[in-house]
Amino acid sequence: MTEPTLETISNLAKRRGFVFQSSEIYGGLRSAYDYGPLGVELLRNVKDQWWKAMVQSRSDVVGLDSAILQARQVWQASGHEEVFTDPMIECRNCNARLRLDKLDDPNRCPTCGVSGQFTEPQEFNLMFRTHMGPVESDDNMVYLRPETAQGIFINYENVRRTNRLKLPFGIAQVGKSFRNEITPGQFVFRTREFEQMEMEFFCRPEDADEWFAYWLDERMAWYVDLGMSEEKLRLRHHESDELSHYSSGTADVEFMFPWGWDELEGIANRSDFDLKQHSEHSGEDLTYFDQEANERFFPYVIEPAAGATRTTFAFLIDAYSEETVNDDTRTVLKLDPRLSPYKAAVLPLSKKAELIEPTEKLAAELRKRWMVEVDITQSIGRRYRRQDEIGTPYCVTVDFDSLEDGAATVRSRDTMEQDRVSLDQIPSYLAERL
RNA sequence: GCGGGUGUAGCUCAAUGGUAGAGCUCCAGCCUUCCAAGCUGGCGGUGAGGGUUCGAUUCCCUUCACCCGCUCCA
Repeated sequence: MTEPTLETISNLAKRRGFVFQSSEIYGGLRSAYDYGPLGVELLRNVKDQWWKAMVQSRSDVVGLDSAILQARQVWQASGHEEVFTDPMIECRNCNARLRLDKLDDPNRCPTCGVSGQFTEPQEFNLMFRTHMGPVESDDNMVYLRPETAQGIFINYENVRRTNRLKLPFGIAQVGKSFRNEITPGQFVFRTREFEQMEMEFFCRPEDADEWFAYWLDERMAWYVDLGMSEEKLRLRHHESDELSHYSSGTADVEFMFPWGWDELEGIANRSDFDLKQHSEHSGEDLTYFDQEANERFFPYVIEPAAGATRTTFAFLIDAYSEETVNDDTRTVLKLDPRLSPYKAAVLPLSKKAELIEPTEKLAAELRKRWMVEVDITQSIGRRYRRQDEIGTPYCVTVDFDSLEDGAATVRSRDTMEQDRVSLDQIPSYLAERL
């Protein structure tokens, strides 16, 4: 099949209630999106799967949820206050947007070669600012966090001590971050408010390279396990000249988006940069004491940092497919059932009251375990297609025979095949397959 | 932010300086209805603000948003 365009996906997302433009009734707010009933389920499922894989199913990683608002010193220590501020200029001749500090000749445009056409430099700090308390002054200015990672570093010692953790161990966190991007875009891919899934894995410095390689494999496997096409995934290692200020090695997990390869997740070796910085700035000793070796040192940190919102978007794109059956095109979201917003839909063949009652009864039973939708409007074929389009893996159809034989038809999204299953067996039938 | 493109119903698309239409979707009704069937009816729109005009969706200005590029990186 042909790959879906960005427009195809954003149309589906909007039409079916996955994602809406923020503040739409007021004309929209740039770069902000709201997740509708289906989108919020999909996003949650992605985050839940990450949390399960990274925290709950492991003995060496614990979770954390730190505040979005943090002391300004955190961002001074981390380098964000300084490094996230870039002097930007523009060439009036060719409209190239450039970083002044990266130019060889501060007067000549490297894009078009024309000199003396630069605008005045403007400072861009990518962190959002607000004020704590009733008075707006420089004293109470705070930033909205531009990454969740620092919340982990500043709690490193708290978490380690209270949970008696020994190296190597990780601390994971899922949450919102904010960056005042100069250019947001590509639908929900780059937004100024976004959600991250980050884990900081602390280890002995000499083991860092090994753990870095381990987490690259581990993270790639996570996407594949959840059904993402391997040919649309790749790992790209950064050259030394494009490393972040904190990183001594970074690789990106990239996905083939409609506009090309782009990043889903960055896996970085942050070395001991962050703990050292916070030790210096806070005066707290954040070194690790190894009882056996009787030595004290700063752990190294391997960080798999994924974008929750863009990963969700990638799963949506990857799942999208169109199949032509009998001259009719069927749109199917082939999501892994673990990610599907609804696990099943219960559909009465007709709107007649005699069918509604057993339908609702069955749906209530299934809702004890899964997200289940009941749809009673329009023909059964149309309803199957609706569920296909939102990725519901199974539809259960209650018909007039059900009243006699106590069974219903279970129809599979991917194969369109049907099984007749007795009503009391349906939960276990679905459980086996979901 | 700058340059280019775009903006008519939920979606796809018509039309016009003089009452804005259609198809699909959606909703209600009929139909023992298993892969977008049919019939009847219904909801619903010129992104927002201002100007020119007797009259603006159409012309002009401003603004908002989206897409592409510069930039950035979860």
